[in-house]
Amino acid sequence: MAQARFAIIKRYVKRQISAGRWLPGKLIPSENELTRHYRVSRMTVNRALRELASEGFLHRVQGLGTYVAELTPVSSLLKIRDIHEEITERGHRHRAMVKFAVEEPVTPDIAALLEVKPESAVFRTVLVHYENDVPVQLEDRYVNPALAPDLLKIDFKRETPSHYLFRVAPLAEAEQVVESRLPDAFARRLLRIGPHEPCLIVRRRTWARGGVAAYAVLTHPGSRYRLMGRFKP
Amino acid sequence: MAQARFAIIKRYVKRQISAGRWLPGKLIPSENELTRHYRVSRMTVNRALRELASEGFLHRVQGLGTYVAELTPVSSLLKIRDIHEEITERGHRHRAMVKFAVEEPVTPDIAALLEVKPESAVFRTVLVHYENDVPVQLEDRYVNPALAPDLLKIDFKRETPSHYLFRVAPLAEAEQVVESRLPDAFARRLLRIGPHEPCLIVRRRTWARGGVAAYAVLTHPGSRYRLMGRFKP
DNA sequence: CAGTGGTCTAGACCACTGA
DNA sequence: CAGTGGTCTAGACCACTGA
Repeated sequence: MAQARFAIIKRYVKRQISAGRWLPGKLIPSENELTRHYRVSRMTVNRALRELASEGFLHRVQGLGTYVAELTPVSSLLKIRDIHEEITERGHRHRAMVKFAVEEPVTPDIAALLEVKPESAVFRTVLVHYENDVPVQLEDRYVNPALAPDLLKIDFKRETPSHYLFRVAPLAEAEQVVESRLPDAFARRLLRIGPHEPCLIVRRRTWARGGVAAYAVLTHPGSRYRLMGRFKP
Repeated sequence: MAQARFAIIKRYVKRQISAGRWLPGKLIPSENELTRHYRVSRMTVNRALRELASEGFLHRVQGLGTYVAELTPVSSLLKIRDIHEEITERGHRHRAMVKFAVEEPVTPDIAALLEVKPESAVFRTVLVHYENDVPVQLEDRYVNPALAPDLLKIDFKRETPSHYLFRVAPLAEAEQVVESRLPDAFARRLLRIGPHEPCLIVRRRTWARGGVAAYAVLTHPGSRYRLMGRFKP
């Protein structure tokens, strides 16, 4: 079997969504229309759409039709995932906007968190991550230069800081604190949200090669991001 | 439609697995056997088994047959803590206010989450937990009566529902989703917070003895609670 | 009412496995 | 070879929605 017909239809639908041609909430062609267009039986179209619905891409209502699902991203509480992977795995487009990528003198708070000397310099990167052009994460990251000396040479539009760190300083341990807060003016502007939109904030410290590699503050609009984990005690 | 036929077959297979009658690695009856036994068409059996395979319960090999999936170990990274312990461990006073503790007819959403029949009754407990007399958690919990029949006999001022469940139905697995939302009027009143105070909401399903034991929605004022985890990848 | 998705049937052809 | 699962067809009946 070269390619199953239901798989071809699934790929077509996912492509429309990830390319942004079909936006969340859009009513997509009915089973009958797709049946005619692809010259297959309705069961084949039905399987394609049913699977996409169970995978979270579509939302179906009997009597009404099939809609592109609203963004309800789910991330993992347990694993540290690269946001680029996470988004592309959902079949969506990821894009990063680099706000800063600089070397700067460390503040006392950050020096304590990174366990570096108070008079040293650290790398700081501030990026906004977009899912299908909707901002979903503001990443404010401080990196210990000793563990990733070439960080600022990276083109963050092509590789996220997190992915680069995975590569050069394999993760040994992580600690994260999750909380719910209103956004400050800076986050509001970059995430394009209102002053009363609650945000899910993850503060994460990561260890590599015996030292603290990075401290990141990740701010997500509450309506566009949630964390999920499944585990055994 | 009372119950779709493919759903009846799925439930039957899941029950064999969760009851331990079919162990991991076991070859289960073929599509043809199930077709004859349930007097349905092969497509219907196929859908049931295909969905169970995509949900991770089964493993199928063309030409050989369908097997019960091996247990995929999930590393224990996040713990589920009893809030009473958590608060007293910080040296603070814990107190619980019981708002409801009733048996009520299940809604379709909750029936699906607890995997019980749509017409059954479930236990529901709504409590507010206080840390030094400040409300820190609104707990809205639905419990499968089959797994904790005596739940409503407990005095929740002396033992939290969560602690009781640990005791009578040892936790096998858990799944949680964490998000940030504004509170509804009910939560606002019980937690004594304003309409713009973001809340950290944890939705948790727990499994015990092969079934879903409980579904809990835990709402915390963002300013009074946060989640923390430390783990290795 | 016409149109939607939800489900099911009774066949069919196929690739694959092990005997 | 007989038996397995993978896929597909061309119908069917149904519950549901909005006009």
